[in-house]
Amino acid sequence: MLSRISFHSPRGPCRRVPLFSPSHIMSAELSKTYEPRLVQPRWLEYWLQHGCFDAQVDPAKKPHAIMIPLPNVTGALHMGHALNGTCQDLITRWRRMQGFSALWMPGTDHAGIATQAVVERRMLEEERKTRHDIGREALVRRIWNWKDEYEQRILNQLRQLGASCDWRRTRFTLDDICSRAVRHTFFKLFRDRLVYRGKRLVNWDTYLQTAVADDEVFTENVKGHFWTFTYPVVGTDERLAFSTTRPETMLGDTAIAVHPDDDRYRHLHGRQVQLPLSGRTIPIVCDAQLVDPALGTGVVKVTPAHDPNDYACGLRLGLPQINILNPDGTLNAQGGAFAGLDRYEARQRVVAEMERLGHLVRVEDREIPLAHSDRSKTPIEPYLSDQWFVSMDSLAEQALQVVREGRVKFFPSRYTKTYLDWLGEKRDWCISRQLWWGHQIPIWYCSTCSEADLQSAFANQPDVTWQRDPEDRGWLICSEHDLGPEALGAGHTLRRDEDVLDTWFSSALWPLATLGWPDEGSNPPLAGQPDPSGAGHNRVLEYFYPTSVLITSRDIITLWVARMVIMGLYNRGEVPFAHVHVHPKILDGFGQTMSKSRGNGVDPLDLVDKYGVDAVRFTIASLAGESQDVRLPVGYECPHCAEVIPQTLEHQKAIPAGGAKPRLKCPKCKASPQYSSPWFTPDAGEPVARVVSDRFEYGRNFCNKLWNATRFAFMNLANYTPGPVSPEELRLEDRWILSRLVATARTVNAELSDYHFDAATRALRDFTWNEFCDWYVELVKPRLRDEAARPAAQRVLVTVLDTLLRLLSPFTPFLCEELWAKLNELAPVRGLVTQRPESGPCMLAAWPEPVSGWRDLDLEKRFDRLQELIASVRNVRALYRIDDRVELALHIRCEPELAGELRDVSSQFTHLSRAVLQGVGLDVSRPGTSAAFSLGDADAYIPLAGVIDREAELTRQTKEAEKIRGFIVGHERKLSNESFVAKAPPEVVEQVRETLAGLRKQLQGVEEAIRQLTAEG
RNA sequence: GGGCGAUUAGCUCAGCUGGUUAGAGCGCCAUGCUUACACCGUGGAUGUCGGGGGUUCGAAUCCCUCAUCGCCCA
Repeated sequence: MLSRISFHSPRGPCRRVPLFSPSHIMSAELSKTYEPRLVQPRWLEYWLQHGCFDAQVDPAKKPHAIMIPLPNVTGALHMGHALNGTCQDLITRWRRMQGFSALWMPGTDHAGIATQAVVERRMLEEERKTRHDIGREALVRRIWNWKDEYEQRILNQLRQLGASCDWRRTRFTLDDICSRAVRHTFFKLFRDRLVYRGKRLVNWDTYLQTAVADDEVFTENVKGHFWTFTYPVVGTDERLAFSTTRPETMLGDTAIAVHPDDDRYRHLHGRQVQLPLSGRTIPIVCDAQLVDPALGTGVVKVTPAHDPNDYACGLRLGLPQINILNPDGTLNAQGGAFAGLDRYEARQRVVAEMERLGHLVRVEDREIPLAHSDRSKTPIEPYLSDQWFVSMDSLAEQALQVVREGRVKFFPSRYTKTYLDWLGEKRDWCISRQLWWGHQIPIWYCSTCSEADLQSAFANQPDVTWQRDPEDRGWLICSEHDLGPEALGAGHTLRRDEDVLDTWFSSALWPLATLGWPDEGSNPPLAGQPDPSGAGHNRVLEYFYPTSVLITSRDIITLWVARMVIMGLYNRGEVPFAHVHVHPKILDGFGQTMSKSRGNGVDPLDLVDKYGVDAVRFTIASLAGESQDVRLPVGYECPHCAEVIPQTLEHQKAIPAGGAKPRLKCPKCKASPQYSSPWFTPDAGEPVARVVSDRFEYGRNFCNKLWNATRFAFMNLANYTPGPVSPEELRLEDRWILSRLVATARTVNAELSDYHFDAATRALRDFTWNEFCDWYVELVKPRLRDEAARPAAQRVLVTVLDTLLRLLSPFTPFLCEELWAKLNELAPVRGLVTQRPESGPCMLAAWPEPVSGWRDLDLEKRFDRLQELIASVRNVRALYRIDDRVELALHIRCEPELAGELRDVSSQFTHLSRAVLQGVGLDVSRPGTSAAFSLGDADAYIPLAGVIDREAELTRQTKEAEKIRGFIVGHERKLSNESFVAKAPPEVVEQVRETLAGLRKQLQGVEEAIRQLTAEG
């Protein structure tokens, strides 16, 4: 197995080294437990100062790029972001060590409506002011201040988490670079007639007075009423009864609909009804889609301007649209007598009037699903208004195609369907928002000029273009640079569209804009300074685009991922990324999505403070598999007595609302501290109950374990010398740990390639804890005390540590860096195959390439048996409560070949289970009054005269025999099943036979022990 | 209404293309401060794999169905 490796030392055999230990020095250097807070700031500063995160265009390397799913500046990051960031950092650090030029691009999103809403809400709460009180300029200034604060906070959170972003390239969606991309894209779309302006029914937020997208709306059941009214049919005595939950919309009715096949109303087809409130007459129309004859009266009032279904019906039948609302939710002139009233006030008055006129049939209480704006939490009104749209037909088609062809791949693959289904609808994208914070739409209106005026003014400006308003209200002028009101001369006034673009419009350009697109002639700036190294090209864009993978959460596959693909293809003819990895979502202890708006977000820095970054990262990685959700119950740690108070929904919701900051009640020490919350900052000087969660002890314990194993190794590196190890010097445990190391490295690579962070983490933990610490370190201890055996043991130990630290570096970078630095001091030159000096930081060390010759499955199998034997001895010891200091004797009956092997490792029995191998071979017989166990190919006995409880041993053995018999019966049943033997693969059948044989032998051993125990009695 | 996912030990979760006795961490029980680690060691207990049907020699795993929960889209 080891033949492929050269073990010849260029300098001859290593000389023996005198025995002295610098362990006192080392133990003074490495504390007994890992103390992250002493380590973290130092390495973060080191990495930043040395530009370890910076990514350069390097033709000698392959590029690897990840664009951060830009966090929005509405609030600080929570654990969901931490998970997202950890995954990206893991991949980035892994690829970087593999030799890629790895770019992780950081930045934040202005999140138009969300940020404006947060600032407005805060202003209202604290100052009782609305945006209209302070005006556009003042509001925008306030929002910028908010942005500055939270952008810093967010970027700092990421930095503290060890995110290895190229911070010089940090972008913000409203900065100049991103704005340029937005302008250019809008201009192109306009020129290509892929954006258009039109009247559409939108979700209107009357509080914020803006349209909101479908995905910014949530539905909630509220208590409401279900009224039934009648309209008189013109020219008859009949009245048509219908029901509604929104009576005020009757003012905007333009038809009343029945099902074409409904015999009850067939005679009324073509007739009219008169609206009692306004006197208008409207037609009775037939619509099979809108009307379900089985529901209610089978009659539906149609209000195209205020209901999506009615709107669709109106379009089908060519009905007029009557808008009855003002933007603030009051009724406009169409409301007649009700004009100026708020819609809810109007509703009451309309009902009263209808009742007075004798048209109210009945009213029922009912739970009504009502759409609410996610931004203002107020009910949405469907509202007809002028909006800008992106025409999705051809754009979506291309974006569908690249996914169907596999040019963009989803991990896990099931999310492909989400993407394809949504995009397949090709619904036009409403991109205008009636907000003050965002990219103002680069459109100017002029209703007085002629095309000749436009031509003469803009003929030499290729970045200005114009079209006729489809509703013929003048000219629409699009420009990449700002136009003044008098750009057309004094005779005409240009008026700029006041609306801003949907946030996702700029987000869609993120992969391009961050790399400097549309500037193809120079590299994007670095840290605000021009980067002339492109020499006439944008080499950064050319090198890193398309990017490698997008790592994100499932809820924005449609909103963001699809739109990035569309824009990437449209602007550059190339997909923005090859892979999309969708990671799980972090839910709180109640199963709710962690979100900035819900207030259940846990600040990762709280947890970092308690457990350390590496522990948080490691734990998070262990949670990131292919599943959908991860539940994270948390508590608050009382700052006075450290009692953990589980988080309740009340804690999440509590806001100061201008009053006192909320407090906890500690059940143990009765203190009432303020606590960590996304809604408020605890008062200065107050002891704060930070968020804790025992799940992170998983990572903390792991870090401590690695720390201590390494610490142990360091304490035993006295007089370490580098050099090759001859095959003869490699012991069983060396070969075993090297074999396992190779297996682990392979697993980590494979799992990371599939974005299975949990599996990669598990492999590393299992190796580190259950193999390296529990077995290898224990087995190697005696050799480290033995002068002759020490050098080889040290070299293997150092090699394993070296590789392990590299493998773990992407997961627990701070810890590994610290240990790596110490390792570089103590064993600067290392390696079993070739000896190389190491000096740089661990995070830039080469990713381990496993030596495949080290893998030895047969040896691993033999080692398994050794472990099993030792475990069995320990079991006996525990069962009889035999003190660890008491030495046991071990007799093993087995074939000579195995006997030889066992003799070779006999010292390990002594060491690991304090059992001395006294006899081994075919001629071993069971000593009297002994405990016994069987491993199939070996029966082992431990004489326990004076200790053994015959009855207890008999009970144990009888139980054991029963268990084995159960398995035997199961296997026999299988083998006696003819179809199994005939149909199952031969190797499976053979496997069952072998196992059965083993079980039978084992049973024999146990039965023999029982017989003897019985005889002894 | 359509789609996706979940339901495995007290808790939080692994279990790939079906194949011996279903695992981990925490928690629990017992025990041990043996100079790497009590953020630890050693040993132990704990599951009709949501219910029901089917396919198969064989199902936690595949199919159908029901229930409960979550999310997305209408």
